Amino acid sequence: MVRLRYAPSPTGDPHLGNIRTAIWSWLYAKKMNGQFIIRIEDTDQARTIDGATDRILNSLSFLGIDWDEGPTTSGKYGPYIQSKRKETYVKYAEELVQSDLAYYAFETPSELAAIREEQKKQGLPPGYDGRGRLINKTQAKEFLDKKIPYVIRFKMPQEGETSFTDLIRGKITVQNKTLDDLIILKSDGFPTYHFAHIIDDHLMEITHVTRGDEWIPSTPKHVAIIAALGWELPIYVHTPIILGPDGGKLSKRHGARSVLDYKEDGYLPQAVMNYLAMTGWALDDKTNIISIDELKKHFDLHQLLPNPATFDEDKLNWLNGIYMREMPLDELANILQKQLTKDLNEDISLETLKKIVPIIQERINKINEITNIAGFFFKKDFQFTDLEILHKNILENNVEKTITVLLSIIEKFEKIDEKKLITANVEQLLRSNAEANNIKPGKLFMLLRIIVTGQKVSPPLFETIEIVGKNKVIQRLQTAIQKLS
RNA sequence: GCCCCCAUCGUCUAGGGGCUAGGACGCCACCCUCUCAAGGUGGAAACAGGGGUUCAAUUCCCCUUGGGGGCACCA
Repeated sequence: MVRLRYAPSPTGDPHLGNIRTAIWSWLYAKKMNGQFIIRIEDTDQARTIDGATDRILNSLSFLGIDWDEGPTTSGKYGPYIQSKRKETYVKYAEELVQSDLAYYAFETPSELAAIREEQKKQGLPPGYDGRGRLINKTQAKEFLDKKIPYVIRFKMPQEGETSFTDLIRGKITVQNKTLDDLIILKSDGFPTYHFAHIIDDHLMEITHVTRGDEWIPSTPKHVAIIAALGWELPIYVHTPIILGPDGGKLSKRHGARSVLDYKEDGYLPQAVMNYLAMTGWALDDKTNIISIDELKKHFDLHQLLPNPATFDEDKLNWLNGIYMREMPLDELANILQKQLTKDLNEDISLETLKKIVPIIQERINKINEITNIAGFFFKKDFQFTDLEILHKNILENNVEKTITVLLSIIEKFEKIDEKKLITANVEQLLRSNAEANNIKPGKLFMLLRIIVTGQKVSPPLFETIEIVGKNKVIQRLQTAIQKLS
């Protein structure tokens, strides 16, 4: 059975590239009827942020990703938080020292910095020069007894080459002489990422190591350590990064960045999942829209593309709009009600909203656009925020005539029964009014649109008038006349 | 500096030794139309360059160029 894991560090919110790897891993586990595990990699206590784990888990939940084992779940391979597994790493590190595959080293960070400085000056690649290998066991024991801080370094092979297979790139080979003796246990007793993930992935029986492709250069070191431990290599899947529109790293500069930001910005989880799953992977030559169920059926790690992709917000927006339009009216109404309540701080009638949804569904791409599109339906203290557009759109540039026409419309509206003020009647009434006054219907509609909605862009006018209702419409017409006088 | 990875329309991609190089987003035009959308129809738009291999290369190999990443007691 395949077992894949998502192993984030609790140092911040997951961003798109990072979560895409999680999505792919999860989808593949689902497809293969395998298991998906969450492991928190918090071996750097200094960088660990309070609450980050919760936010990571929330990001996953938002997308509908579940897990078989993880920090909030029990499982026979736990604990799933690395800081709770310290002794395990120490044990394996000490064993490697015992078998002479690793050694204690006593350089201080500043000494190491000096070594690198010197190498840089000489145009050499920076890296540990292996001087700790020269310290014999007795000396080492002496230092240890004196409580001199130490790290444990792994003895990298110095000759030959190391190869491994990356699932989406094939065989990758490096010369061992480019590998230096890396630290596996830090002086604070915590393991480094390089060591901890190897131990955990083995103990947790992870079959596919999925991670960002920035790890490719250090994978040969991991391979060497795994060989020293006598363990089997996992299948490596190094996923490319997602670039910002400027070709650089995706960052705050490019708008929302973390998954939670996208949630906040009104994106639907299906859309984010669809977009992310299909950037770097394609089902065939024509599929652009795909459900989560279909993804679970068809997604395959073997088809991943090796090249980095550029984030395309337009396409995400388009996809989100597709899903917004596909959503059942009631479901959409519920979601929009929450957004409006939050934005307007008013009681939003679900009944009214259900009438509005059909006429705005094709006009909305993101949940949080609803307030701009339809907020005017609910604002109690309706004002013309922009008097200028009212003045600019009066009929035939003639205030008096405009007022006369508006008064005649008020008169007609007043005579009509509220129940009869429905779309078809409103349209008929307004069209004949325009004809009677010899004005272009379009001009009249635009003026009324501004008066009723306060906006130049709005949902269809007649439906809008019906939903806003007789009294409010008349009120707004009167306000407009006042403002024009 | 050394090492590694990547390269099809602006973007996401399909394809792969012989194709009019396909789809989608975005863009443009037209249709629909009370604004804006949505929808429909059509259009412009790509195999980075140079060498090989081959009857044939965009596809395979090499180099160049360009882009990205790594070389921490961070992950």
